[in-house]
Amino acid sequence: MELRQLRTFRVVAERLHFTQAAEELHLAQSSVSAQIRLLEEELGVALFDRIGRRILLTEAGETLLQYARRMETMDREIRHELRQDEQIAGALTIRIPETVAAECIPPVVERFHARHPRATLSFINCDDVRLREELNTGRIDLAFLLTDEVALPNVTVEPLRSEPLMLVAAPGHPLAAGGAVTSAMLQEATLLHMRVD
Amino acid sequence: MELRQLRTFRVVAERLHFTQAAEELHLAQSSVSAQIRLLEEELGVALFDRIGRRILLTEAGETLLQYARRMETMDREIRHELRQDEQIAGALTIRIPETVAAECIPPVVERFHARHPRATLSFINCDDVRLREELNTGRIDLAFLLTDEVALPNVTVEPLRSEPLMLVAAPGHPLAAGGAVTSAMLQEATLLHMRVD
DNA sequence: GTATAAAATCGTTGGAAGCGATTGAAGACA
DNA sequence: TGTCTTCAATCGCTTCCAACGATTTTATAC
Repeated sequence: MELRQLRTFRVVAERLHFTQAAEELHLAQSSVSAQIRLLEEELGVALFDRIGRRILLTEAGETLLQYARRMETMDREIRHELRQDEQIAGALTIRIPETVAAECIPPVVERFHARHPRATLSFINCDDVRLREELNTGRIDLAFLLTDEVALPNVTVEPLRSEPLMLVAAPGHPLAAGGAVTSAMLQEATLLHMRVD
Repeated sequence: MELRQLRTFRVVAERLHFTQAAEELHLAQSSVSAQIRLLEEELGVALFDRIGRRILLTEAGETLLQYARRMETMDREIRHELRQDEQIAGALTIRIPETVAAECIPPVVERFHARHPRATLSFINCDDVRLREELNTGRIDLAFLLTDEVALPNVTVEPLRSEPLMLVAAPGHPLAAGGAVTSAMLQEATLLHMRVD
């Protein structure tokens, strides 16, 4: 006895018509007959009374129909429940510079939540230098950094993309006068910039 | 997904060992692997975590195990319940001459009851001539007759066997004197005999 | 008696399920 | 560190079963 046979039996039992059942199941009528015959042989019981060219459920058929429906319901339940199990669930804690977060995070969060509704994301500003310890202890799961390069043992680092570094000054500022800006000139200026640990 | 696959999965899940499960199921280990792989592909979910050469149930696997057990239980229930359904149940009412009943019925009833415990038999003495009406109205289901022949419309009649007709007399009776007995002699005698309608 | 409808049956074929052998990977242990 | 053992995955092969189309059988309608 297999679920395939029970499904076929259920359709035949509901329609009381082999040919129509075969159409609904996209099978040949002979295949439906064969499945029912094997089922009856295995269970050692007639499931249908063949009255002329009409068929009727036997008492055993009625009993089996109840079970067949329960089996099919359970089959659907399994698939539904497993679909929840396969959903990614849990919490991710992520360090990310606020300036990057402000620009990139909202659309990413939206798509992530749409795909994994049972997972939650937490963001923390990236002002802590003890990244490796935080990653290894599990306090954070992931970090985005604005930096040249990072080499940390036991931490996987992957460059995502490059960003141009721009010098921006007020119109009246001496550095805005035009001409090349040397690193010596920058040393004397007051700079507003991201700290890179 | 078929019951065969669920049974295989259940055994693997309980033993957490493909090779041992294959032995229990009388299958080759490769067949067990194939069944589990197909099940995982169809459900779109990993059922086991392969940690080195150990296997563990995933969350989805735990869920499926519950269902697999319920399915197998239901399978057993079906077969058990159908075994009751296939038993012949009901009541048979039978007319039979008392003399025949006394000789033949006890062993027949014993065997019949052993084979069909849920069916009951009732016997009525065969002194009613309205057999056909009784059969057609369902008052009786079956009748045994001691007679030459019966021709009743809508009633199936089947000869079972022939019985010799014996003349028995007391030792001092005139008919016991010896010599041939003619029908004329019988007409004058007082006979104790079964009435044949 | 003829036509029609429906299930049963038969012979054929493609695909799936099982098998044995091999590979690959991970522990166990010297 | 290297070897051995264990176990699941994989591969190629074979067998068998399930589906199919065609035909037969049976019963009902006309």
